[in-house]
Parts: sequence; C-alpha cells; structure tokens
Amino acid sequence: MAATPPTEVLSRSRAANGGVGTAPLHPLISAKLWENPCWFSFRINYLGLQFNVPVYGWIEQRYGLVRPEFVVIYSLGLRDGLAAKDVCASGGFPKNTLSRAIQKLLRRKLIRRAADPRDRRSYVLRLTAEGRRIFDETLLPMVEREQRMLSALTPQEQQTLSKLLARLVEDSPNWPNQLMGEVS
Amino acid sequence: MAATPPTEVLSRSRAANGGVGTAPLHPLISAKLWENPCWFSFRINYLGLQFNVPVYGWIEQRYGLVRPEFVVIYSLGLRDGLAAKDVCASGGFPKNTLSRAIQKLLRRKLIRRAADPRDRRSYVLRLTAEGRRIFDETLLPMVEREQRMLSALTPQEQQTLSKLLARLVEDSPNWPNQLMGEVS
DNA sequence: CCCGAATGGTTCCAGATGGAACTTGACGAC
DNA sequence: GTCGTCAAGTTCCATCTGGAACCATTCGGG
Repeated sequence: MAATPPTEVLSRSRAANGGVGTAPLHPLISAKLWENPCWFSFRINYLGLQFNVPVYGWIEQRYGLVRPEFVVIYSLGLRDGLAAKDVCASGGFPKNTLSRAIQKLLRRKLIRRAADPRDRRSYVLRLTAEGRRIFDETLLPMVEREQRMLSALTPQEQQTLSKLLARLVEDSPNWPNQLMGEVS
Repeated sequence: MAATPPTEVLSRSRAANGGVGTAPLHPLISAKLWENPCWFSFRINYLGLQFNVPVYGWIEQRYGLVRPEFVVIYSLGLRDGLAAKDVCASGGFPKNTLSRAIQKLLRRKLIRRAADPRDRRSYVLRLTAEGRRIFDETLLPMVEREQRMLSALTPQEQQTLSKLLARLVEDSPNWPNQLMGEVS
C-alpha cells in the first residue's frame, strides 16, 4: 500500500562528491531519511532546524531578540507598514506572542506604530532606522547560511528545488487545516 | 550582488492547474515567497508548519501526547531499541526535554526501558504493545497529510523533490553549526 | 439605526521549554 | 590502578509560550 518512500533508496549513500570530507550520518537520522513513510515532513523539519538553530541562536545572543521578535523585524524589512495580524498569518505564531514581541520592539524603539485610519482597532507598524539597521546586518549571514546549506546542489538543481517548493506554498491555501473531518 | 531569488519570479502566480478552486495567498506570504532573499528557509519553515500544526495538534488532543513525547514514539516505531541520545540527535530537542518525555511515556506504559549492558549510564528503549498501537494508528493520517501537501506535484516531480532534499540532508554533517567564526 | 457576530489586539495564567548544574559511569593517558 | 575528561540522563529554575477570556471596533443584517 501507500507510503513507501520513492525508490531512490537503492541509489543512495555513495554520494557523488568525491567522498572527501563527507561526514557520516547518525544512524537514526539515516533511518528517518530512508525508511520513513513521512519522508517529506522529516526532511523539511530537519532542514528547517539546521537553519533556525544557528541563525536564531546567533541573533538572540547578538541582538537580544528572540525568534518572534526578529520575525517581526524581518517581515517589516520585507514589507513596511504591516499590521500585527499580517505577521501572524505568515509566521505561524499566535497573536498574543506577536503582541508581546511588538511591545518589546516598541520599547526598544526598533519599530514604531501609528493608528490605522482605515480600522481603528489596528496599527500600522514600521521599522525605525535602528530596526532597519538590524535587518540589514542580519540579512547577509542568513543568506550565507542558506547558500551553505544549498551548496551540495548545482545552481540548476537549486532552481528546480525553488520552483517545486514554491508550487507547494502556492497550493497551501487549498489544504484543510484539520487532519480529519473533525469540524463541528 | 548575491541573494536574489531564482528568476522564476517572472513566471509565477499563474498556476497551471486550471485555476479552479485556487485560493489566493496572503499578501505577506506572497512577499516572503517571491521577494525574499532567504527563499529556502522560508519555504521549508512554512511547509513544516503546515504539517506540524495540524498533525501534532491532532495527536495532542487525541492521545494527550505532546510533540517531544510523540517524537520518541515515532522514532522507536521506526527503530526499536534506541537510547535517548539517539532521539536527541535526530529530533533537535535538548536532552532534558527528551528525558521528561521519556518519563511520561514510561508512566503511561507506552514504552519500557532496560539497562544497556554495553554502557550502564544508558538505557535501551522499546515500544510496548500500546505504544506500537499508537504508532500504527497515527501513521496513516500523517502520510495522508503529506500526500495532500504534495498533491500539487506530479509523482515525477515528487520524486525529484525527494531526491534533492535527501541530498541536502546527507550533506548536513558537513555544515558548520555556528553562523560565523565565533569559536573560542 | 441598532444589534449580534466577527476581528485586531491585549492580558492572564497554567504549563512547556531549555540552559546550567549535577550524578553516575566510561574511557584514555600515564 | 588512578586521575582528569567526557558523555548519558536527571533535576532545578527562570523564562517563554499559547489557550482562553477580555476590550474596543467593525461589519452585516433586519
């Protein structure tokens, strides 16, 4: 029945990069990689961790910003003038966590906020110069980490990967958010 | 300079799936998808969330098992007879969190453990019949969720994606775990 | 025009989390 | 053998987290 990982199981492990400097994989990681019906979720979660742990660890100890706080900075860096709810939707954090993060950023004057004339419950958030500086400073190390992680793939393959993942993200609004039909 | 996402930015958004039932993307998600120097980490983190939130939410409310606890079950389901340190390495959880999780699973008799004759600091963990039952029961919904998430890709494309991600995981032992040279 | 439902944001609080210190056992050097 | 170092697991505790209840505002009917 279902759930067998694609058959590359056979062609594995004799990596084509000359064998120089290739450290071995922990046995359980290897099992989760090759004998795992949920190959996709394991791989993306694992890779996500390999990015998040060093990056957010570094940001926290260098700027004293915890992850949801930095996510606000980063989101505003990409699109200034957002509201808290927008950051919520894209980052997966609950709104109270974001609320706290925003308060701390306001106190530290890394962002400022103004009433939204369109909706008086809501605020428009903007980076201050200082907040922008942090965004700019962190961008390069983050990109470098990503590039390091992707460096086992050719630019061509990176492009393919980029396209496939983008297709999935684009399709995501169509997914149910309950596992099974446990709606009312 | 560096960090521009691959050029598919142009060919985006007019998805080839007939346009039927395609819900629109939140604006900030769209920005993070298409105008983000860190395209890779955003995409995998976002997709990871789309799996973790419904799956672990369902498991928690159905079995009263929190994520690190279930990770132990799942890991033992794949490879019985592990030690705590192994689960640690593959799941990214700190060892005290795993220790607590294991204690709770022992109390609930979902796993049992025996002294490791090779190393008397360590224990060999095994699923009980009840623990195995939970593993078996949860597997299908998890796989189904994954398949739903991957359903925008053809089997051919899924295969490609699987291979590319596996190559990255295999390369991961070679990555530095500090962002910059902040070693002693 | 007013009322009930929904939404943006904040606050409260119980419980989860993870760093650091600790205990016990393994291992290598001498 | 014995000492110093390191690894496996546990415990302690300050902190973070996120569900739920809450306020203020908006929106959709009748």
